[in-house]
Amino acid sequence: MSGSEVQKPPPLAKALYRARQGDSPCAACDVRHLAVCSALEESDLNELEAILHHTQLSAGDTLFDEGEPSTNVYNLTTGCLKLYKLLPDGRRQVTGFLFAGDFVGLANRDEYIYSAEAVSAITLCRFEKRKLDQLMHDHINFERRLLGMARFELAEAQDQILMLGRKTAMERISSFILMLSERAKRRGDPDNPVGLPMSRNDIGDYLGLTTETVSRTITRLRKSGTISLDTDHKVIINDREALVEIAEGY
Amino acid sequence: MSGSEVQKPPPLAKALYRARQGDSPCAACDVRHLAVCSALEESDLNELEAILHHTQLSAGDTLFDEGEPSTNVYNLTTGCLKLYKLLPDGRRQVTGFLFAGDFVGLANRDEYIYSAEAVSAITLCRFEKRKLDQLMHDHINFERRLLGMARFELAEAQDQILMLGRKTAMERISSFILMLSERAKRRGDPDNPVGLPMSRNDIGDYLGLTTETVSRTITRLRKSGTISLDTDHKVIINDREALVEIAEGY
DNA sequence: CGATACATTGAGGTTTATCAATTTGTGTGG
DNA sequence: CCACACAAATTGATAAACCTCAATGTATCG
Repeated sequence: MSGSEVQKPPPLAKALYRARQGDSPCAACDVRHLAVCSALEESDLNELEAILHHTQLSAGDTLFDEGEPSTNVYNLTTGCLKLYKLLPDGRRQVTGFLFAGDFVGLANRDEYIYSAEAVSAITLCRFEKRKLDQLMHDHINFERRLLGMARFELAEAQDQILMLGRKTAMERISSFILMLSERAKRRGDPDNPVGLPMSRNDIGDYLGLTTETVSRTITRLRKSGTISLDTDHKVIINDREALVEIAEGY
Repeated sequence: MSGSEVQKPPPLAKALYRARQGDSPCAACDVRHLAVCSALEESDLNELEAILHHTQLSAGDTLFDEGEPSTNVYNLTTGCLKLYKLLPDGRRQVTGFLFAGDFVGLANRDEYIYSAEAVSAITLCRFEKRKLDQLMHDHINFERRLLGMARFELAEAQDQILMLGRKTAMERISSFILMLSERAKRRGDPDNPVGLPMSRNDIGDYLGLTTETVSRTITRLRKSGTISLDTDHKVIINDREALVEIAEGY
């Protein structure tokens, strides 16, 4: 369907860019155009910075657990974070994977309604909800931006529901690879060798399948030539058209 | 878990209430406290009324189809509406059932991302999106209300995703009955003999099951005494505790 | 380089889907 | 109000997709 690869600026350019920006870390943020922060004018960024704390976690670390009071919201700036819910007997449903630029907390009420765990090493901006609410109050664009994000996520949720309710294992895996590819592109990462930072088990818990079914299905896609594996966590899409057809149920 | 039954005002009281309200239909609207309209002051209601059109549909009528330009949004005031998406081979996923007070269109982009069809006879308030956006611009509370609704729906979508990804047929049916009961209560309808206006087929397409599995599962719940059927479309919950335990996966 | 977690592959079982028949419910016209 | 026709729901028998349990292979990280 596409094929053009938008590359992230290489480290050197990035450093120069940052250096040029003066003393506001937010102004130099790589993902500002993707994040909630894009709703604010350059001149209002200091207000945001005043209430923001940078945080980092290693792969496997827990950010918060379902049921905890949701005092903070976050904006992911690097890495991959997974959100999940558990049933009492241990069955797990991963409800989403988040990447750079994604906002964590829109769906949460007074308590977190899911747990969040780092898939890879991650960095995030943490905001106290209380303070952010206050700031939001004075910046209508910020609220508009959040409404826009919520509506977007709602539309994505519909697709996930269709997938879980009616798609076969083959269709789910194909949809998943394409989704990751499209999201990578959207945030300026390469969209063809597409990274799958999460484990097969995590993929299964996201797609409502077992690890084994995920593995077998990827093998089938590989043997058919539609995709190749560079490593277990890097997929080469050989025939995007075919993948789209499978994903959409033709 | 609960049991108290909040009854709708009977028709006579309703008529008197309406008569008392003067010349603003919105001010007398039964579901105003549930709908988006609750975001507006009494004094601003005329603005809303100026851009609103009342509509009604019979059971089975289509409100809009996936892919159409989404020029309107709606607020459902009576009856039940279903939203669904189709795969090319005809597999269908019902992504939601809407009742009085529910808003249609939050998730939609420039084109409707799902089709909408009346389950029962329905009445709705139609708004031209363009005009509503304009009005919204002047009424920050309206936007806040929409953001609140979107966040609420996002949280509900998480539960639906958990259900479709990880719950058994038995757990899905139990969750579904409880959800309908809770929503009925929330809008002031009886929460115990709980109405199921939709067909078994629709339920199946919502829960990612077939008609037959829905039917068999309801039969099992009936034979175990947990529920009874008044008619096919009215369920009596005999043991709510048990139903909750099943629904939550114990 | 070895230990450990992760991924793949295989054999067999379970749940739910599919196909088919029957019963029940609903709405319409006589 | 009843009889009929049609749609919806139920029930049964069989099949398929995916899960479970188990073994083997392969990255990854001290």
